[in-house]
Amino acid sequence: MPQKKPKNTKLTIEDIAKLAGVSKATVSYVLNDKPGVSEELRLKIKKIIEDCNYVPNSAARGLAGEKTHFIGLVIPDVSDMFYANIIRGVEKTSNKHNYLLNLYTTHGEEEKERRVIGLINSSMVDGLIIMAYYIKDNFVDFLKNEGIPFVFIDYPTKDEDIYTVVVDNETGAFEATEYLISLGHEKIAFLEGHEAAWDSKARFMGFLKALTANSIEFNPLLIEKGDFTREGGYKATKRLLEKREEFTAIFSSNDQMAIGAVRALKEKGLKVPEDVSIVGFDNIEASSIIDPPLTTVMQPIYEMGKKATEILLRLINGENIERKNFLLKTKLIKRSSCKSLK
Amino acid sequence: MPQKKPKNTKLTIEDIAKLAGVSKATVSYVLNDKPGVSEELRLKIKKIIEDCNYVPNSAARGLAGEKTHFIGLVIPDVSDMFYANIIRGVEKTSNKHNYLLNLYTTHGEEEKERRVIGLINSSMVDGLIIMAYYIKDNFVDFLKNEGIPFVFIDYPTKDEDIYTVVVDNETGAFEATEYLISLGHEKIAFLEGHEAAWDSKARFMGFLKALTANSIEFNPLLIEKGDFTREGGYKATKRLLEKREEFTAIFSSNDQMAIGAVRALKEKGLKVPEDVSIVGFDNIEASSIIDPPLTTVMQPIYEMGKKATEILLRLINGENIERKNFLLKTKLIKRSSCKSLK
DNA sequence: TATTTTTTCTTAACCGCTTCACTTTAATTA
DNA sequence: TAATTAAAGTGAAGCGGTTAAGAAAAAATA
Repeated sequence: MPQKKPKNTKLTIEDIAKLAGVSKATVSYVLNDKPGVSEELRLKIKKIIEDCNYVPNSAARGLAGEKTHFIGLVIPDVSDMFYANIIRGVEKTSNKHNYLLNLYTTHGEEEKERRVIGLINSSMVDGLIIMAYYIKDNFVDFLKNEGIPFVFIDYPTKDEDIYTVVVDNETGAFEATEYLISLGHEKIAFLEGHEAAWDSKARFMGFLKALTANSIEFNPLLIEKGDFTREGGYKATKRLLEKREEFTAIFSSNDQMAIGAVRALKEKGLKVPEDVSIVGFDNIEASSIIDPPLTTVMQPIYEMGKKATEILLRLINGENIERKNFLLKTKLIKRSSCKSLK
Repeated sequence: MPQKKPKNTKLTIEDIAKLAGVSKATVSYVLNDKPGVSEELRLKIKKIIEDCNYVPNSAARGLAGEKTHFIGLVIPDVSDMFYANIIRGVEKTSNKHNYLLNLYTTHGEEEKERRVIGLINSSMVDGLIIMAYYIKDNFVDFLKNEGIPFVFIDYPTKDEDIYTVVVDNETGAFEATEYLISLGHEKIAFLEGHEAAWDSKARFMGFLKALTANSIEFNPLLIEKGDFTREGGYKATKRLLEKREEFTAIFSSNDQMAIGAVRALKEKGLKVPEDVSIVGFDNIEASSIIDPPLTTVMQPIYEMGKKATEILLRLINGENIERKNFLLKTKLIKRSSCKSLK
């Protein structure tokens, strides 16, 4: 037997109105907590809604111009733990506020971008949270014109006019470096991430500032280029070792590369942390599993999703938020990959 | 300056109709590839739609009864890699077919279940993919009555009337056990998962069948209860060791427990795989990172999402699918946690 | 008490699309 | 060529809400 066809058992606002002996409009006002209904009637209608388990049709709401109670989340991918945690933050927060999620992955493809526009055009979402690498100015302009609230995650822009939630990479790197210094390390190597990555640059800046703040001279020979991959970290570390420039610690601009670095060191017979201390960045799951467990900088990923959602929801509700740029703090996770020289 | 208010630059079917000099109805027929429009006109209208970059409003479509081109995915959580991969499978597949995703997480909460019903009632989705632990019969009944197509993932039911995609846990466990046997192991311990978990049971069945198929006697002393957690695997293994019942291999019903088991063995001075071989189940990321890398059974997680979506999409398009129950094959991933006794 | 104001509730238009029933046009048949 | 049938296109209702404007009832004012 095939699945049954629509039975149209669905409750509409009309039904509720009839049950309460009032007009659709009155029910609608109750539904949206708008004035113009006596407290007594309001309560009565609310009870009926509750009893019948009635849920207003979002499509109709969207059409009629009111809130759909859906927010759209645009994200490159879901299989990456990083994004998965963002989703979780967004999802939990929006759910708490009775909002549902429209997930939208771009996989970095240009084509997908245009479809996001379709999503907006579909009056299916009340607002947008966007996290993507390929964001172009004209896309931002489009959004602005569309009049739909939106907030970007991890999109460092100079545009003072848009809401963003960004991790404070620089301070995170600063603190991690200071930690190494506090352990007595002065000859610290730095593994750069992908060239184009702004977060890699921010981390490098933090690293530099910490050296300067502690009057340690910066040694350009101890910088190696990587690409954020495990393999990249491995190769970078091998090149580093071949230079025969002395160092007692490595600050890798992400965990994947740090893991690669550990392997490269082990291969050369060097022990972590006895011979070389290592600090990573990101606190990916693997960082706690490898041997030794990696000291690293945790990004407040979940909090980013949460914060972005909170901002968006306030925006949707017409609140005015003075601050547009939110910098979220990182946290240093101390494990056993660093040794004190003192 | 606050974000600009709606400019209503949005294109409607009306606009397209005017541009083409036809009625809305005609455009609608073109949009939905329905007959009643001459080929010439159809092409002309399609071109205009293309040129204008017009995207029909899903909310209106949903309301008017046609497809919304959204599918709903109901899932317990997103931060778990397992679910994240399901999402990815669903997302990629639905995207390919021009469908967008409505994500819906339940976190195992009863309350959330009711809201799923709201989602359906909102005519926002054309179909539902559901993965949840707490599925109740009345919920299934509700879905059936609602007339909306749906398919369950990993929900082993006797109900012949609903579409499901399930992993063949039993065969997976069977193959893994046969692998150990082929290596010469006969005294194989089994670490059970959570009591209530049907997949744990299926894996145990597969394990048993493999023993029987190879005329190896089943030793009840070598079974230990766990709960699918790392800690649980650790404790179970310690209990196992205390029995002083000889064994040369462990088949753990999931990777987390297997990782715990490795730790317990190491603590007792036993080496993996020299002294004890271990096979896990799930192929979580950590399984490839630990020392030694774990031989394990990979679940086709991504494929489950993909398969479920393909079925759902066909259902949405009114196709009739004879088969209702889809069993997906696992794959044995051989790494270095098993040693041959021969 | 009559009048004005305020509160409460209703009527009806509208959002953008689909679709049934109908009209017009073109193609067939007699 | 006239009558019949099929094809192509249109008009308008309706999906389930919101909301502006108006009507009715209650409260406040004169």
